[in-house]
Amino acid sequence: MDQDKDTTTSKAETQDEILLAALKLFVDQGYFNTSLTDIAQTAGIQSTSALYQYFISKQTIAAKLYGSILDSLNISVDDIRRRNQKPSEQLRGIVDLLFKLTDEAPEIMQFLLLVKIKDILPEQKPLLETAPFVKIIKIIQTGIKAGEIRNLDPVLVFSHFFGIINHTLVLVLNGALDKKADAYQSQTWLAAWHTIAKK
Amino acid sequence: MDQDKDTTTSKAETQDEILLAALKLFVDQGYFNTSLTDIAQTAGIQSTSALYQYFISKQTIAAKLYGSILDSLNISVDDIRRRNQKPSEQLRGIVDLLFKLTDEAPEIMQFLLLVKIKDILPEQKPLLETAPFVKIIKIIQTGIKAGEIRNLDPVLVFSHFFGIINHTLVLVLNGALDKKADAYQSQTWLAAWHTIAKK
DNA sequence: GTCTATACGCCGATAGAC
DNA sequence: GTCTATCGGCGTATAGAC
Repeated sequence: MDQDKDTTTSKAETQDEILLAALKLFVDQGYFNTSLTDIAQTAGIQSTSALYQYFISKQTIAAKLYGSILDSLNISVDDIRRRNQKPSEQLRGIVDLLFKLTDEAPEIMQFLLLVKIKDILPEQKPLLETAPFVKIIKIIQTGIKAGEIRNLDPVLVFSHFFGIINHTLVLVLNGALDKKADAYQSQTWLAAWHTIAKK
Repeated sequence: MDQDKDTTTSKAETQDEILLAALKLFVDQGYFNTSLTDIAQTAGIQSTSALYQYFISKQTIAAKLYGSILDSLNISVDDIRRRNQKPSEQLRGIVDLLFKLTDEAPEIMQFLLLVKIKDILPEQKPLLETAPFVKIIKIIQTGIKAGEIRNLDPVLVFSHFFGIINHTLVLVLNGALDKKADAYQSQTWLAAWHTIAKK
């Protein structure tokens, strides 16, 4: 192994700092309005050259960011599925997570909901085909079979349900809704669930 | 007046061609991935220089585009309000319009729903503060007073209602839902209206 | 491993001929 | 009114000293 112990900041730590700086700037100003100079400065690095020790290009910074966010979302979804049996409970768990993230890590939600990843990384799969979202569609399909959810095209159900959830979170993130996401959670969950639940 | 009759293409017509080309490219590749050269070629103009006869900068092309789309939306909303009395009917008219636009002028809907205008034109008002959207919020407020719509924060009602509508249209525009918008309209309208209607 | 200096390309915008 | 030519600048990325 190349680096067992090290008292100073490790390579992985600086990488994380860079990713954190990039996340902040990308959601703040947009990917194309932020230069590598911006990222270096925000990450506390003097020169853009140092960045190339950690990432081979600006695009790969965005790619790594996108991957990390999807990975951690995926882990959370697995966790929620493991700890809840009924599809309704699993969806509830996911909604809880999204509202919590909106209040506690708004940049992550802004990145997920507002960044046009296709403009930045044209090669990437559409969001709906990534692991966590495939799993969410599966939850919906299970809910339909179990008779908890109305029998429509699962993607349409997804669309109605997360349409309500996401749009509300976007308005919170914009400031168009002025309280914390938490304040709207129960009403929004009820509206979203009611829209797709079989009565 | 400077130009009464003219047999060749008028200035206004070329302007429209440029705007149309820009619209197509912006929603296709993103604003920052399209150069003035791209726009000139798509508009059937040989050189970027000619563009400056019609627009003083790339930004003003985007600004004019944004303004035109909002203007025509605004006119349509006025029309719908004039021709329908009940808030529920007015909302229904707006939903009809949005679904129709998605099938017949998808670029316009992509521009409205998917382009991050703040990254391109930082000075612009947020969408919710523009004329047509202010009017839509007013419709909702009227509906609440009239007892047709549940008594919640009007912006939250807006969010739930158009969350369902817009998210569904976005999935149609992406191809994640594979039929025309028209095929989902009645189900989606019912879901959205049911979410906000007083029972 | 981080700096300075610099190469290189692309793009927006301008000047001026026709 | 549209062309050719060109400027100036920015931003990514590289080379090489320390």
